[in-house]
Amino acid sequence: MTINFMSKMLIPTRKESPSDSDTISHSLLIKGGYISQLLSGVYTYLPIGLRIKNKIINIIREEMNNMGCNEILMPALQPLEYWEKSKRSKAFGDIIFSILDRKKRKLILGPTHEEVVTKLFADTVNSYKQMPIIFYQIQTKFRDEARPRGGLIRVREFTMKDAYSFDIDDQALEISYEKMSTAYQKIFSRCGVPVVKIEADSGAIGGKGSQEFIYLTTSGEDNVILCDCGYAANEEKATMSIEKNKEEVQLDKEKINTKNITDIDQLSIFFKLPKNKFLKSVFYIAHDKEDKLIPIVASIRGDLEINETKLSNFLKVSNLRKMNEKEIKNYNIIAGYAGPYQLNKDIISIADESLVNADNLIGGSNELNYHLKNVNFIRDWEANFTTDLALVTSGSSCINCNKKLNSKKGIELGHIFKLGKLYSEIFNIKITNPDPSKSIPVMGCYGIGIDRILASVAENGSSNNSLTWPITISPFHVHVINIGKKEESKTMEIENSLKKISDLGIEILIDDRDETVGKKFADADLIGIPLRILFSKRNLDKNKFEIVDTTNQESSFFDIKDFEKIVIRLINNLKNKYEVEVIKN
RNA sequence: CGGGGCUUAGCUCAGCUUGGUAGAGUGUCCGGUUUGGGACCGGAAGGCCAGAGGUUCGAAUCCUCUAGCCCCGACCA
Repeated sequence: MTINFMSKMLIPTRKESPSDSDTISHSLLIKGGYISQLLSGVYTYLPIGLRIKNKIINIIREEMNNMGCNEILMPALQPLEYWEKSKRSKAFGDIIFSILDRKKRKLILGPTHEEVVTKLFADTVNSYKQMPIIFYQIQTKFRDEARPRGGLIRVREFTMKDAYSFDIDDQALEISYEKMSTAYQKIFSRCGVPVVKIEADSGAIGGKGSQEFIYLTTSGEDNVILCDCGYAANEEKATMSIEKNKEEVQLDKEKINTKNITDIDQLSIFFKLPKNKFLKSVFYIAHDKEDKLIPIVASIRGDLEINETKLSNFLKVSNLRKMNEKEIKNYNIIAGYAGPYQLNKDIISIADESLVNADNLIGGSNELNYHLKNVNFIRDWEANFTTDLALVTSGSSCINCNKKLNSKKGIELGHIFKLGKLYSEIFNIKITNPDPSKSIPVMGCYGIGIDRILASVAENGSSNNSLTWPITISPFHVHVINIGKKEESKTMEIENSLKKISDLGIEILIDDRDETVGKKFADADLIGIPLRILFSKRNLDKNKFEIVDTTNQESSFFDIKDFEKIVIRLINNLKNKYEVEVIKN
């Protein structure tokens, strides 16, 4: 192992935060000289950033290999045809970077690899004897995100570990899925980042069930719904228990003049009634698979909001948006006074379950300046479909235990999916069974964002001007700082000791620069190595050295003759904190 | 894709309202003094004021367009 000298390394630390950073990890990664921005959402890794990234990759690789996964490397370049075949070119849309080769063939820079891996499987595996099999790769992905943000939190070019399992049936998939889930817990523990595992929406990837591993932080962009009882779900997916309105005797409808009163808040004040006594209607346009526009009215009790992810999943469309003013006019909808009845017949009506048995609600009359009192579902109107469309928010009641739910922000670090036969059917892959029949393999896919782990760990162990990396992914194990002028007589002795521990595999960064001690400490705070070894005249004169554990700021003094023993012991102590401590939830 | 903001020295910013070809701090380089928390003294280099067009005798400054970057929202494995 070589000893690394700061005077020779590119670690461009800065005193001031970059003007264009809002999240603490972004600011610290720039200030500490870990990364450098090239384009919006595209970063260069500088030496210490790259060292951390490589350590995260090594941990992931070890855990994948321990599970018997096969590491492969698929190309970033893919033919667009595959994506047309799986009908995902539309679902992903503008997020795909596409290019033409010299023969004008359409290629894309892969945002993910389900299509390619399915084709690979078809070409290379054909018997049940070869199953189960899991492929994985650590590779650069490209996604032209509409809005990159937060430094490494949302980028357009990033490194991902993606794995794909192929099993003989659903039962076998369960086993692969659970094994992968356990491996993920180990990976996050070893990287020193706390995660919660939550129920998730599977989005454009498709499939029958998925979970995410989330690091909770206000810098995150996913909304996570959590309960003390252990219930945890992505806001997109979360369900809640809704208190039903009391059943009432259904009264006759009545038209009330409500001039200039158009939203639930105002209506609630006007009628002096709680919001759950109103009927809310929201109008959308969905694009179906052939890109035809479908008008939708979604209705829900007035105290609740529509979860648009649930709505678009129910409709099986990837493109859902609110109706614009022009479309509202075209369908003769009277904004502010609309109800989900007596509308243009093209409009598909979907009602939330909260409306079932909610009697005598106040809803729009579809006539300007009037609302209707005592509107009753079934008696007065029916929807084409009734389903759960409600958005869960902080304060909603838990579906399991009825306690109040919390909503928190988080960063999605990993996502695991049960894909089922989705892609194996599209690409028509079959494997031979023990008997003469053939089966369609069942797939799972599993992703981890490596850059996001790095950003999350930076968020986790940070203050305004300092970072502390877990020893397992720290760019070096120890940071050696000389204070004051070198004492010629002792220098040789120290260098010999450093060389010895370095030969044992300990990674050492020495601040050999001719800088003042303040500058050296400030830089060390940003570089974040958890063990700091200090040599100074006043200690050397007593044949002592000082070692600081920056995870708790504890400083201790030891005899130089014990140097190797002490350093190794402290490193091992720190390592033990992170090794294989699987979080259960 | 909608809304907002920004773009002047390597970095963080001032100057723009009221037009007269550019400033600070920090960093860098040189010399010296310092050395347990970004220290001090002296000297130096460093800018096509994002780009294009316009108004003007004259534009960093006023007007128009374009681009880039950031934030909020929409979208999103």
